[in-house]
Amino acid sequence: MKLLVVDGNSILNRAFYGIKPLTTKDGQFTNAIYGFLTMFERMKADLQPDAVAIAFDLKTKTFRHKAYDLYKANRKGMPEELHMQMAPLKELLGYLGYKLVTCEGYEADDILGTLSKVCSDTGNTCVIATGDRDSLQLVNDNVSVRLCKNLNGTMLYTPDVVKEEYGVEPKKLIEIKAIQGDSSDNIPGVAGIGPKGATELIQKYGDIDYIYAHLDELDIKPGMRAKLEKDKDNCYMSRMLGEICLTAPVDTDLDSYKVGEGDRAAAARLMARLELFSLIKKFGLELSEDKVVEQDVKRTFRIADADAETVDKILSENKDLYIQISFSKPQSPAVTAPLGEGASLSVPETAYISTEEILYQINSSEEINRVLKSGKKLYTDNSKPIFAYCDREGIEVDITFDTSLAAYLLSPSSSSYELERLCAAYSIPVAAAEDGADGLGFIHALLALCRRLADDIHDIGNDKLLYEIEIPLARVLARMENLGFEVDVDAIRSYGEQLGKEAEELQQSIYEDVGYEFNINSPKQLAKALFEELNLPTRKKTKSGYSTNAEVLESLLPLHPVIAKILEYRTVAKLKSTYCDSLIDKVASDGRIHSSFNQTETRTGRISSTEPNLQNIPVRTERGREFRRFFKAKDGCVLVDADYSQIELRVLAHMAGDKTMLKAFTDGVDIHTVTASEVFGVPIGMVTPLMRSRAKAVNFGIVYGIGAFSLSKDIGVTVREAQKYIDNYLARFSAIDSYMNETIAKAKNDGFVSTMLGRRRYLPELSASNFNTRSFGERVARNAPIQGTAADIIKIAMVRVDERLHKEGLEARLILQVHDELIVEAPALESMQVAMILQEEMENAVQLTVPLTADASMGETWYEAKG
DNA sequence: GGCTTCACG
DNA sequence: ACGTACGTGAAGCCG
Repeated sequence: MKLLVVDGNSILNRAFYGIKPLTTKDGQFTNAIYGFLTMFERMKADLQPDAVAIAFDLKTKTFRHKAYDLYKANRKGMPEELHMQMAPLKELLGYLGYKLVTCEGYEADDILGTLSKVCSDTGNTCVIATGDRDSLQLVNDNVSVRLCKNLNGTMLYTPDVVKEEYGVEPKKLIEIKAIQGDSSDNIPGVAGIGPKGATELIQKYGDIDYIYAHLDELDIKPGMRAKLEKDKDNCYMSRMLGEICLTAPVDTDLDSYKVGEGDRAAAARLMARLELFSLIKKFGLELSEDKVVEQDVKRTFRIADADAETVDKILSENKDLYIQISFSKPQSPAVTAPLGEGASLSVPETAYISTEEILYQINSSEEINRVLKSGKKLYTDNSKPIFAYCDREGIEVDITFDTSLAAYLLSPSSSSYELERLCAAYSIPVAAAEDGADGLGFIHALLALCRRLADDIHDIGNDKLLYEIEIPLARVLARMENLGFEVDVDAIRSYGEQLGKEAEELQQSIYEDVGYEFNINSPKQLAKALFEELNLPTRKKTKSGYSTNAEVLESLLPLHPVIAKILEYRTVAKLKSTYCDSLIDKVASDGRIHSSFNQTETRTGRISSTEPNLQNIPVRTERGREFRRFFKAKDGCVLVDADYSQIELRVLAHMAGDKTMLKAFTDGVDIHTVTASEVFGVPIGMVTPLMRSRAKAVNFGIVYGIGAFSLSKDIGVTVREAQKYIDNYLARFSAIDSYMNETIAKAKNDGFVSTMLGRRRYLPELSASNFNTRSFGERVARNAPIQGTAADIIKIAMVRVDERLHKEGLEARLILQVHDELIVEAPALESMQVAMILQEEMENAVQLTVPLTADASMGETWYEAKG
């Protein structure tokens, strides 16, 4: 029989330090768990053991170990990020059927030793998996050690391998260590004798007993003899400390270590909660299906095809409907093939309606439409595609609950809000279909999931956010996606050609300057050209070489004429590839770009835009800004664009209640000028443009969680100077200072921060032992409530603007949001009314102690419409 | 698929 | 003493 004995703590350590930080979106660290299981699975597949024992240290130690503790007192304790992974890993290993071995008063090493001894005494084979060379002393003909260096590298130690590497038999390693010591374990050994000397002594004389018994007679140099004499006590103690115990009181019945059944469903659920989805596959596990956890819930449900008659019956009952609809491929117009040319927009293929007992399946689109039109309250897992479809079909639908939006509010840092994963994460029992059909259990669980999420949402005070903001907003976003933004493709194309020519010329000129041709787009090749060929000084390092980013290049500007060309080339190439070529690809046959607006992506509550991202169309440079000329209103329409003025600083003034800041906004004075006046101690009239621009950077810094270093870099002053600005700022705006401190203190206590409307962001980083991680948590604690509140506010405005446009019978429609900016496409005749509506709804979305101001302007194109 | 760079608020 | 601002998405390179 072959027994695999794993040194749990040691492998976990290797995994933790060998793999870069990996966390769930909530901030639960998982890299050590991931690494452990990956290494373990690989080893198991390799060795095919008959039984497995996984040994862990316990915290408590006996007297012998107290002495030991004394000597490893300066070893750093386990960091919190690692410690928090212990419990879930152990739980997981239990679910996978493995036996964990711990032993009061003994370390994992001793367990390895004992079990390996049992194996060799009984003629069985033992393989020890560890990251620690200490165990090599245990190697014999029956016992080998698989030493793990990192995720991929292991090395097998048999007696021959040990002998070859150390020059002695495995057992003698204890003697060598007694003399040599081990600084990492704080085993003193004999001072002044290192590995080479120790090995020689043991090779010659066998063990320290012999050496000390015959110290005077042996042929040892006087210096070494003196050292040995002096540290005799240490040497014997070191041997005691270094010798692994072989008699720990653990279960020695090898059969008891055979891998058990475990609870594979629980393992899969826990892995899902840890977002280690790749491991679920690696271990051959499956999520959901037939994984009933509680005894008293129904284990099975019936699946029924619903015909027209059944649908009648369903609709006639006075019940809410729990519904999931799968749509044909294109879920939004963004990525569809040409509109109206055969390939059409997505249509519902199958709808599932779940009750306590039965999961009805509807395949006819007429019947699905009837359900959607019924006006019944619908509970669903993803409302946006339903809203989008109904918007296109002119169906008025009432969606009451959306599990993805609820789960997002409950935990905005998660990576996925798919129904299947939510059921796993919230431990919703997933029953099996009576007829054995696969894959529908989690749809049937929708009902239970909705109830659970609704309760949780209520408990954290997020009812208003969910029912009055996020769910209504999903409909608004769906409409925006359907509508899209008209663009002038030909104009983009010809601008692209022009940029292409410019890039070409710059490229040739750069080749001439450098002296050879290379790929300028490759940072690696560019670094070689600049720092090796042209011998320009390097400034900053990245993980994979020297940085060539814009900041670095700008600093090199005076040193070589090619630098300006490279910067120019970068700009031109970026504009062409990101904003010409890819944008053209995304134009649908209606001549419009239909971006996707994601509502569950950001950790702060903002929405994001993809395929293409319309929230980062250039504006800061003139050449980039030109792109906005290609975004235009359709014939007979104009674009009405409104943006908030300083929304984040106003939110901050309101939340912190800072008198100086509140007054500035109430008086309508320029905030950066006021800040400059306070920070630099000059009257408003004496503020220079330079002072104002520095003050502006300070204001940004405050919102982001300021640091003097970054501020100094940003505005080009010394760190000392920057620190002075910050100090002045916090002294002059003292309410901001105390607000920030209170926010962090509260966050450390609660584990989360909240926006004005109660949107949460959890911050496990705040309890990290790593300074950088913790500092990051603190900066986020300062920023998230501000950025998030601003996001809440514009979301409210969007829902209300959309509502009013419809209610007032206007044709005008919202087509884009860019965080503090809304764009409406409106018939020219409606433009004034729309501008009024935008301004009103944006300014009155919430009531703050400062006025919220929004400025609207209009034009044919986005370029002209943006004030 | 990770890294670097750069576009936006 | 640490490393150096918040939130995104996309393109291109490279192992």
